[in-house]
Amino acid sequence: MQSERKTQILDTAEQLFAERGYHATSMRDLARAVELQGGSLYSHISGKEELLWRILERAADEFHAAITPILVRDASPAEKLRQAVHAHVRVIAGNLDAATVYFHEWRFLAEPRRSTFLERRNRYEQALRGLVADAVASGEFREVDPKWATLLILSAANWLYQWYDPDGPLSADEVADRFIEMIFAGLQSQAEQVALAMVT
Amino acid sequence: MQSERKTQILDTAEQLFAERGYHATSMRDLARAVELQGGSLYSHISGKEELLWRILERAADEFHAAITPILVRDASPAEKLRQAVHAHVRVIAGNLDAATVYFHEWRFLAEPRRSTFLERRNRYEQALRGLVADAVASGEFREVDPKWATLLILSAANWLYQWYDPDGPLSADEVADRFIEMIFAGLQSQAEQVALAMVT
DNA sequence: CTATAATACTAACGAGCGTTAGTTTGGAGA
DNA sequence: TCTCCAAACTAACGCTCGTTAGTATTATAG
Repeated sequence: MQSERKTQILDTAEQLFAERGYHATSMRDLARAVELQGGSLYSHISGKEELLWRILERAADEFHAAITPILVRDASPAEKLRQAVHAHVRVIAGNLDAATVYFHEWRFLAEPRRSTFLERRNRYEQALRGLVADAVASGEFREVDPKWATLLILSAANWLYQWYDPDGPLSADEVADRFIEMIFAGLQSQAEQVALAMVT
Repeated sequence: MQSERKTQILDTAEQLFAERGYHATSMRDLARAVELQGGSLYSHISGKEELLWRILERAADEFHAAITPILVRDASPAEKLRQAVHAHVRVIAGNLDAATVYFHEWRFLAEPRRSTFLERRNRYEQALRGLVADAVASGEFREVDPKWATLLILSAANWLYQWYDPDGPLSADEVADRFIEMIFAGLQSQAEQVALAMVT
């Protein structure tokens, strides 16, 4: 179980790291934001890097939890991919600060945590690539290299954290829909496009 | 005219800022890398932020110079867009360190430089959006919102700096080709796709 | 050769950094 | 009521930060 104070510190650190970056945020900045004296933070955490690590773990957990149930779902590969990308985008848009740290600040982890993080990130991306490969194999997608197609999808999706405004007119779901629509149009096979066109 | 030493300092700073980040790079780190004493840097520059600013200006110049001649070229909107995106990707892949700083570290500029930078960046993106809008108007692209389509294109392209390896098997041009092919497939109108299919 | 100016060096400044040791506080359980 | 322990405080540690002042070195032009 995690104390309330510790959660508050973690949340605040996440916000500050996202806003100013890890190295530009001092422990005293953080302490001020949670109304503590600098030294008091160390009653709750072991050091600055633990904060970064925990934030990254939390974020990785979110991504993992979002797509795992989809992977085993009973649906066509392309449909599962669509749902997974949707979930991925929703995690980013719903946890902008966490996503910013996840994409920006992980490189300030010292070894061995840095490697651990990267391996986990890689496994996650492999899962998505598997779905893309399946969609190609099933004929729903045209003959693209799954590696490249996955990179394209993730590139477009991950950039979200740079511009998405939660207070803007579009919800995370709507943003996800638009992106998926545009990307998938380029990846779907001709036959699939005709089939979809007939439904509409 | 710029002295050789100053160029060397700028190049090295670019590399270090890209590698470790602006705040995690000290002036003494930089001095060591160019084999000077810390204080000696100040014979050439006014301060740390000037380095960041000059690096960003240089990068912005590269992007600008790459697409400007294309904008006034005599070709169809979609073709001009294709060339512009190609050029954009080539700038990123050919100046990975500069691109990394350009996308990552600009936020550490103090005002008013920060605003100046963002305005310039915005103007650049508007130019690309204009091409997208033209491509829609000409019927080459299907009826997508230029704002979103441009965001998609830039998202996919800009993510390059996170993963592209200049020593890998693919040249910048090849990478650009693959991405453009996948993205444009999703944006082109049905008629355009048929026309292209007939050529092949 | 000499004057000049650019370049680099040394040493230090005040400030802030992450972290720690030791102490005080305050509330919960015996 | 007393004990105990977590939580917060104060003060300081050693270090690094960006930057500057003052001085020495070097190359160049007259």
